[in-house]
Amino acid sequence: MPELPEVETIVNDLQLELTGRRLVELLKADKTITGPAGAWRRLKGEKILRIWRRGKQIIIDLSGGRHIVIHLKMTGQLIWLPVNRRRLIVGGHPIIGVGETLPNKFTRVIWRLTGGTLFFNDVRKFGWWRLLSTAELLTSHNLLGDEPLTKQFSGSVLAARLAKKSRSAIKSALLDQTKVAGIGNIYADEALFLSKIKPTRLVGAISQAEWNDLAKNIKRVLRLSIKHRGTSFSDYRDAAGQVGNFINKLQVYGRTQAPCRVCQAPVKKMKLGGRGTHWCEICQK
DNA sequence: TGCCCCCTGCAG
DNA sequence: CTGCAGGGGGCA
Repeated sequence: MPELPEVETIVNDLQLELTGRRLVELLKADKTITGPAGAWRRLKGEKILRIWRRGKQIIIDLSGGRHIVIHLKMTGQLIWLPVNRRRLIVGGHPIIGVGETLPNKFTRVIWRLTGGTLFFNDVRKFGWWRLLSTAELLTSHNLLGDEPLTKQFSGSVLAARLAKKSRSAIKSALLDQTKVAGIGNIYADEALFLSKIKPTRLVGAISQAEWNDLAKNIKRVLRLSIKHRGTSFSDYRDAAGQVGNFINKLQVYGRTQAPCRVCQAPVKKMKLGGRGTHWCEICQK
């Protein structure tokens, strides 16, 4: 589900909506919440200082000094419902389901805050919430790779990061969160298409010019998707429950057999490292 | 590095 | 009914 652009969209919205609010009561929690439930309940009264992102993880900084870390995995949704709004309808458009209210049968965690309620829905239950100290947060984040939207991220940085994976397929290497954090199955396929590189190409067979191009296209596709509020293939919704609009802009992902937007040849699909992989065999070499 | 698995729903 | 799904941990 959510990759960097989708997580970024949620985080940007929540940063505006939730900063300064206080945790009032943990109304529902299941195994999604790791560690002792008592520790979570005792967070009541703490203030939300900031909401940000590292890779695909969402971090909520609390006034007590600890951090709620959330991973949406494949089907997680983090939705904020202000107290004055009861249904997920914005601008007349129903979102998750037609005129649906929250909680629904997939709601795993509910936090009542000042001014509204934060819901975590997750069909497949892969997502998790962790409560970490600052030291623990730093340790876990040190295991993650570079942030692709930083100024420092470049072709040479990318090449250096992936140097030890010279015998891996480039697509699989891009999905390794310990090298670059935030790229998932959609944007790996999209960035490789834009760079005219076949997903199965070995890392060791990529030229410096191609690394530069690839780094540039990774940034380009992630930024463009953020601008369109992410890709809603099935479950992804933003913090207001709305779909993202980038799906129409996808070049290859989910377009199996559809004409390549550049050369009209049918988009191909294969399995690579267990993941569905889309590419154009004419454009990508 | 590559499979299996976590879990549920839905398309074919 | 089988296979597949924006992720990624654990195991050989």
